[in-house]
Amino acid sequence: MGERKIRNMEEFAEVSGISRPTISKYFHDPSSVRQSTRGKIEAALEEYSYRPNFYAVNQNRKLTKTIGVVVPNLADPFFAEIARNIERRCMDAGYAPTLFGSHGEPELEVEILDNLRLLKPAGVLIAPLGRMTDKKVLDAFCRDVPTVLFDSNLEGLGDYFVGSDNYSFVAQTVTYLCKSGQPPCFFEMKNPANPNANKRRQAYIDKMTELGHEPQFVQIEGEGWGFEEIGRQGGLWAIENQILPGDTVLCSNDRLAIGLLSACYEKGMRVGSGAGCALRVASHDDHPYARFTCPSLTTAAHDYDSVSSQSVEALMLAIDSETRGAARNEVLYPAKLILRDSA
Amino acid sequence: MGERKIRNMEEFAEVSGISRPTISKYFHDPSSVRQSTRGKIEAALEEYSYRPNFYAVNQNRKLTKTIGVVVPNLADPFFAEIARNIERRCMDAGYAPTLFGSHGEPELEVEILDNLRLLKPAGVLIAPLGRMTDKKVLDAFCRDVPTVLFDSNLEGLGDYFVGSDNYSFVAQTVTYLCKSGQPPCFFEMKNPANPNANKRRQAYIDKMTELGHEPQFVQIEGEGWGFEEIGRQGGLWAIENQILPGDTVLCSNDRLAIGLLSACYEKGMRVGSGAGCALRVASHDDHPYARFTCPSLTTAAHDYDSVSSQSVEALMLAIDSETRGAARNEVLYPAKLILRDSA
DNA sequence: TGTAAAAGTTTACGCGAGTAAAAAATTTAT
DNA sequence: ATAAATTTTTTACTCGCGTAAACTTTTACA
Repeated sequence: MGERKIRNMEEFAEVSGISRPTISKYFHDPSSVRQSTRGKIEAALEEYSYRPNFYAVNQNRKLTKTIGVVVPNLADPFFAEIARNIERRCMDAGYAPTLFGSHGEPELEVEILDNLRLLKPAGVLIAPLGRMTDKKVLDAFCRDVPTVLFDSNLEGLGDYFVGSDNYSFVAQTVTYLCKSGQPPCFFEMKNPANPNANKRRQAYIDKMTELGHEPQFVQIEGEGWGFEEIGRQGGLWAIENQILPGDTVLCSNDRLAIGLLSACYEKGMRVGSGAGCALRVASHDDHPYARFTCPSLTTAAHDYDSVSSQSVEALMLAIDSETRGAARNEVLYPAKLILRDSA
Repeated sequence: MGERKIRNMEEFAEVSGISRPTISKYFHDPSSVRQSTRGKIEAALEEYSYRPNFYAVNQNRKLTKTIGVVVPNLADPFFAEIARNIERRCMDAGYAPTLFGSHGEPELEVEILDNLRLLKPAGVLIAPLGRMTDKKVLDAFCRDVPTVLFDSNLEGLGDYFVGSDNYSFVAQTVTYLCKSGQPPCFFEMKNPANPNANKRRQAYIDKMTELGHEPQFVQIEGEGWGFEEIGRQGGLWAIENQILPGDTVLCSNDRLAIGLLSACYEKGMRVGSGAGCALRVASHDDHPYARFTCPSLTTAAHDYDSVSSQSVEALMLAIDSETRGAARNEVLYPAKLILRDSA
């Protein structure tokens, strides 16, 4: 059995005794052919193990079952994690996800979109680079292809935005920190590439004001995506120059916090809320490594599950909808405060 | 200018005033057409911005410029980092890399190889899952496509293996630890999925014996790719039950060490080589986060640059070679000991 | 200026499929 | 059993491009 190697649908049609158009129909939707026919095809399928050429199919079908997934940085475990989650959900929904990472480079992001067009995807899920994103290109893309933005909200682009409610993130951490000790200063990059960072800054100001405290910032230098190193250098600088205004620091995101914690350790500053601790540190994102920092990091967690499932569901709606572009929907998920040892 | 939208090579041939076969030739190799012709094409190119359909090209060309890159786990910063490095080098060599991650799942790895065949890649760089890899499938693939294995060495598979010399890794860390203090015990998973782990264990035994010490193991439970959590649980267990034989621990890899360090911190065990430290910890890989652990991790670093550049170069050789399959070459790079604060 | 070599054009077919229309076969209903 | 409805087969065209063969034009060199 299975002697002959099947090279294309034509050959498979021969060995299964069914005509090629019917085979084609079967692969499009197995239930669209008669039971007896389906039986024959599936019998032959077991014997010869043929699969239609994915790329040839895409070339001709008007609507494919491909879904593009684009994230700004695959080396960031946060995105790797959420991308994997989304991939799985797409597969469960009967689609074939293809993953791309733009490595923090705007030109690459544009090229990915170009290539994605060729795949004629049913839809695309993209977490844009943010400030660096070529908005004109992305906008043009979104007009042509059903697109859901996640993580980074670029105003007006895409059919949906699904992400986390930055206000909820910051409100929870700030409230907790203020209740349990000194109000926090805000530790962040001077020129963040990600729009979430700006929203978190504003949320911090609002919440602090609301609680009757004066917002205070520690803004550190640094460009690019090496947030841990930036946080570490900024932390060393802040400690050496005694910039930190109080004993409590709220980092804009966990990767900066990871760097800050390593700086604290190196400088012999004990972090935590217990006796003998010099500093409390909290942050946002619940990065996969946040539980392994020393001390483990108190942070506001994304609702990974909801964001990924809702992103995919929103994309399905965008795909099915005929009236694309009518209105743009935003779905925001609140954070869940994760209390660990750092604050 | 650029009013009309170019849909295919036919249309671009019209607007540029050159025949389609010549256009095709141009995109295959711009220097293969006459200067004056090239000028016309490139003039039209600026005005209309056309690019051949990547997938349609692959369907027809016998030898494409595509290179497949497959890693076991994109969520692991180590692989994300090396994959990015390799991608860049491929692009510099004039190829178009496509990245896949098998998420630690053997079935997915097989599917990736299937899909990769359809792309008719000039060659493939793969870091296999290891023990879980379907070797028959991979072997069959390697026969059909020039393939370089990296990171995990599966004996006999592929045209080349480029990786790190596990013996060098372990020899350096063991030697250093023995010279500077107590000989280390070896902290590892009981059933590692990665072949490097087994080689490191053997190298540990050999080196310890050579130095006149008795090898001692701390083997922890755990399955899958969540090494940090496995290391953490194993660490807690070892500390609580006082399993650790001495004051020095050598971890099989950095991700386990990250978990172990977090366990030590939680248990109040001070790690480092200075006074007042209860434990020394060292490891292997120089994971991107190793410098941010508390304390920063002493480890044996891969020669990332050499491994990635040599992998790509080896692939170029395999692609150019007509006598594939004749002999299999292995290239191993020694480690570089990185002394930090943990030991 | 003549002529051979080099480059470009035409024509035609192939890749691995989707899909539409008409004809033929099978199933179901009466 | 016959008509009607459903499926399948045949045939033919499409997608976006590679490529080979035969032919025509341009370039290069004597």
